Amino acid sequence: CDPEYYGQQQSMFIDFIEKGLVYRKNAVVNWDPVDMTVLANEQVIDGKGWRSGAEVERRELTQWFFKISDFSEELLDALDTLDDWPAKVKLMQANWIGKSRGLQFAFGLIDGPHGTDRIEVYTTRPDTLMGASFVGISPDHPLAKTLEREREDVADFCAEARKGGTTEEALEKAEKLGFDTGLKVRHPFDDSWELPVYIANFILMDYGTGAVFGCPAHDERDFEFATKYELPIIPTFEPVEGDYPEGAAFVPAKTEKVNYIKGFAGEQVQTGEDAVNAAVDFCESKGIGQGVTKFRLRDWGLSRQRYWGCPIPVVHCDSCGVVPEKKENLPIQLPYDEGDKPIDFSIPGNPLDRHPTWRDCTCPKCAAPAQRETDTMDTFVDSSWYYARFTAPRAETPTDLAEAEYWMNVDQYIGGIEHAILHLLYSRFFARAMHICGHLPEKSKEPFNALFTQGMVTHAIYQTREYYYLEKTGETARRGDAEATKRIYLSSDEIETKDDGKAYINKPDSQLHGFEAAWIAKYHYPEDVELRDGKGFLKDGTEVEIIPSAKMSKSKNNVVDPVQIIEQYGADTARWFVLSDSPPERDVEWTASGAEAASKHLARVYRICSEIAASDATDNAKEDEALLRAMHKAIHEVTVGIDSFGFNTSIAKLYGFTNTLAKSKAGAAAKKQAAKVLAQLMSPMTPHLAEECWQILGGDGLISGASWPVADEAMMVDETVTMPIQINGKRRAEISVAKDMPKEEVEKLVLEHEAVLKALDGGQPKKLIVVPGRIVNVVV
RNA sequence: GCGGGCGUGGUGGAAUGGUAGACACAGGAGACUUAAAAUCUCUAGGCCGUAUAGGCCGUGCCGGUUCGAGUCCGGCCGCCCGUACCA
Repeated sequence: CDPEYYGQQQSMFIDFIEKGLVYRKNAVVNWDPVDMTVLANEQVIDGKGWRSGAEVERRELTQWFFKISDFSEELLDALDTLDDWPAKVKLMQANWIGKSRGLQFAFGLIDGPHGTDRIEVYTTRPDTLMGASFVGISPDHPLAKTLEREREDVADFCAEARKGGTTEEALEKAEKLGFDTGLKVRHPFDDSWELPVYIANFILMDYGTGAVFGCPAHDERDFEFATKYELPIIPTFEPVEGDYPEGAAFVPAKTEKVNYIKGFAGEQVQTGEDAVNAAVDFCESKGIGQGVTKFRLRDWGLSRQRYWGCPIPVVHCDSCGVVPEKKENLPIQLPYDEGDKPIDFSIPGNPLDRHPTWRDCTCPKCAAPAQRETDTMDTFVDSSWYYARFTAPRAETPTDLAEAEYWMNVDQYIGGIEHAILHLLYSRFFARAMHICGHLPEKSKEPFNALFTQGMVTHAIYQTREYYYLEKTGETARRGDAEATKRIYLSSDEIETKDDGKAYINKPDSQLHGFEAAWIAKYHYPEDVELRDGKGFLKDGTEVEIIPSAKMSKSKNNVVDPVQIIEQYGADTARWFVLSDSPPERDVEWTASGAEAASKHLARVYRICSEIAASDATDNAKEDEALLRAMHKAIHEVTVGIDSFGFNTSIAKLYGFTNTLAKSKAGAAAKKQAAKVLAQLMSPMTPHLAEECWQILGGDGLISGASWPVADEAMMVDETVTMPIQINGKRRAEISVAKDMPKEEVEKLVLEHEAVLKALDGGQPKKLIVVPGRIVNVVV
């Protein structure tokens, strides 16, 4: 909430308005009637969305949106330039942007209300048009809304369909509900072919045209729907080989060739891809529709009805409408507690909305009394450009172009995989938008040159439950009642947990009897929980539920800090231990066991270095060479590990090299050289210990200033190699040979080997595979 | 539901299609010590076996490709992340 940062963000927001990068529109949101807030992450129970014990509702609000969809194509294409990004992240983003080619066309509507004579649909499978069996429209489709106003049965259905969440997950998992409007459309290929029009809860108004045609034979969801409502299932193609699947939709990959039994364009046998293209061409030539490219990516809704966020710097004026604030009036700051008027978060709703004075202002255009926008920005906005602000944190403008030109781009960005889509896509959009407004150079349109996705650190969650129900507002009160806004907390003795795992209110004389009780979790800090026999207890003896492994989250109170290790063993041990434990891209369950052993190892390194520093052992040519060979191998392996974020394997190699050094009988000079290299290789992980060792070993200056050791290729090549001998793919013996021994000689040696002779039993091998320097496989 | 990922000993994990379990943790045995701490040495996937002889099994499950599969392909199961308002 730094006013300076928010001021610059607000200034950019005004730039964005000017460039058409942000706009206002109505949007359907999830409304939590208890907290009176918009929330998407509701719990899904019985296919409906629930939050705070109340069923969420859909509401339409006017909200601000960033025009990220204008950049769909560019954001998709530019993924190919991100060579140092993980392939999985690029794939996830590409799927999220969701480019599709399809056909947009209209079905003629028979006797539509108020002269509506067509329903525009979009399909990615126009090749299955001959398998159409119904037309489905979204409950938010204009036609549905028209019918809703006039017909009670439609209104009831739409109200039911709009219950539950608006999240993708909730919509997809919800039971597929349909309502036959009684209206009919004509098939574009055949005027006498009529199809029913359904309103269906799984069709999104936001994607395509909000209307689809259903082809149950080749779509799982349509199949389910058609089966439920007894609609025809008409196959349009079948497998080239094998049988048509029974009791299911036939949905082969688009790249697979199938036999079209109701084809109308292209070959009889062709891939789905070719058929789609042929169908689009055919329909265009007949004037039935147009081939169009669509994207799944939706505009980014940034409005939040919360206090903690960057205020959206616009003013609502009765005569001028929505007017951006003047830049000289920025930053628009949040109101703070004033004596007896604290900001009250205990009341549901947005504190800015009910603040007595904060909204009052004058119109920047006509100076008449006006009101501030009370929505604040999504905090994703804050995190979408901080890296750019870091290049000039005190600049009077959002960035200083010369500084940005010098410092950008981010060479190596590190973040959790959970940010693979939203944060990283928003940032990529934001950098482009900033470039358009002159705040970033051209080269920074892709702000992160390389990306590494860390795993998450997980830790058990300790929770107890608090139960509550909603206050009754009448005899028929039920959960989710719009007027029920106050919680009644119930103690655990009023609650009965039944076999179904749910809790019920146990009040025999109450009208609440038998109602399912909702509970909310109360989370406890790990330091407040004592573990005994795998169970957790609070100080007062209350047992807590343990959720074994979950992403660390401030709101779940399961964030732990390595501070205890640092206090007990020091920062070097903490770093060494954490890095050695597991590869950074993998999730890890946080545990401190093993920190003590790490500390002992570091003490051992110090001891070894001290002994070597004090040693005057004479040279021993053979031992010296062996040690130096091990040293060069260690340099190579540790360096490769560090360069590829494989710190755990680098540390494993360092353990091995330390053991070699400790056991070596080499002379003092060679050992000192090896020990100094050991210190250098350890210095990224244990900088303090490394400096100390470097100093006692007589290193020049600081180790951090010394140049990184370089492995000598010649010293890494062994004269002899051990090759395993496999017989039929199973290891049976091994031979030691000179590294450059010709294949023929190896074969000869292998065939003379005792184990091979035994396996051959006087016969000849069927096959003999020699991979030089690696392995031999004898097939008998 | 959809998109992406992961699954290897008691544990964390290692392994360009080429000796599965490197390196550690926890464990077991031993040395030093009056004792303890510290340190050092040895041991260890499972099963059969007196064996540091030999053999069989083994990387979630089923199948395939290959001389050879933890790794590649197909189908399942389980877990994790995301699913647009947690950020």
